[in-house]
Amino acid sequence: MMLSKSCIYGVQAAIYMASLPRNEYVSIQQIAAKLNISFHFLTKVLQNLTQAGLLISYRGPNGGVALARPSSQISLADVIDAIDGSDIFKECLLGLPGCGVADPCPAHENWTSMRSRLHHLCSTLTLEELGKRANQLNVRLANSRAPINPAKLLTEAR
Amino acid sequence: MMLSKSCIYGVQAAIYMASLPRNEYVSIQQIAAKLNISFHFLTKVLQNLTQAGLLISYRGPNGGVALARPSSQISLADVIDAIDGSDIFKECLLGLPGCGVADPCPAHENWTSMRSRLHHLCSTLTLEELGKRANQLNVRLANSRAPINPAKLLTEAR
DNA sequence: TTGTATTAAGAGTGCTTTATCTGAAATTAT
DNA sequence: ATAATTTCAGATAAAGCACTCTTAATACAA
Ligand code: SF4
Ligand code: SF4
Repeated sequence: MMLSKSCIYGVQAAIYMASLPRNEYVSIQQIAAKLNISFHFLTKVLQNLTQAGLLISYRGPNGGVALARPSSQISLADVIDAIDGSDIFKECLLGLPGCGVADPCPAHENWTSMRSRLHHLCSTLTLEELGKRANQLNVRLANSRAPINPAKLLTEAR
Repeated sequence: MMLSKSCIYGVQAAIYMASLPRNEYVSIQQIAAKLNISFHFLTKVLQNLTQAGLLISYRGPNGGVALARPSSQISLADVIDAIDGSDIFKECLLGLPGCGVADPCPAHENWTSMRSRLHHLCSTLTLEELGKRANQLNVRLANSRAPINPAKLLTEAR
């Protein structure tokens, strides 16, 4: 898998928060329930994001986490970076240490061009945009199936 | 890491074999020594490749493994597929199961275009080409530094 | 002040991957 | 035959990752 499980959960949670109408504190418990993720595990993942300054947190009743900046100013790459690190964008296809132009391996050219494209994509994809799309119909965010749509259920039942 | 360690070793070994002047049996021990990989582990990895029909093997003295087809007819994707499976080319960025157009998640469009580009790259990159490039100077293949070049050593010693 | 809700921090468990090791089977050379 | 060389197959050990659980710290509300 490209991204670690932790990272995937973090991205999902970030998108979920960005998809909400207003940016206010949401309890991790609620996010975990919505996304079908273990609460304890998600807690640990989101701690990374708050420590990276992407989220702000507030303890106590009515507390939770919220985006530290407007969703238009947080990129997908920011979130990935905070959890998995930026290795994906720097790393070699063949996983060799010390990749560089000075000492390349055979696939270097092809891979670096690919890699920079990926980096550009993730850097320009903002949570705002992802959140918007998540709000559209038929768009899935969590691991489990989306909440059942009764109408769809009827047509598919047969 | 994008590819598993096993897969990286397999790719390295495949490129090494393709870089040889003629396609004849090479002992795994020799490959492992060249690439600085544990012999026993590489053995297990290459077994996958022979079982997938990419290599042919021969036991006994002067035996070893060799490319089953001309290097121009084996793609990087073939090797990856045989060891890690084709998940990388099918898998979602967010690692959700059952990815498809019918039930996409927010990053779908961006990611699938990226992914197909990757697939195309790996499918068209042949071992022949990789082997050729590996034969050029200053091109690294193994994990460790390349075999020491005495001349270079002198200039760098100081 | 007391109780409750919430994140923070970190220890602990189980599973998957990575790596090592041992013995067996096949093939050649002497 | 016998010995040497090599892949094949499977058991075992070590390491890393994903996940769980427990306890503490913080803030609000009654
Ligand atoms: S091909 Fe390029 S990115 Fe890959 S290991 Fe070689 S130098 Fe690094
Ligand atoms: S974005 Fe596309 S590839 Fe990724 S999980 Fe969603 S449907 Fe699958």
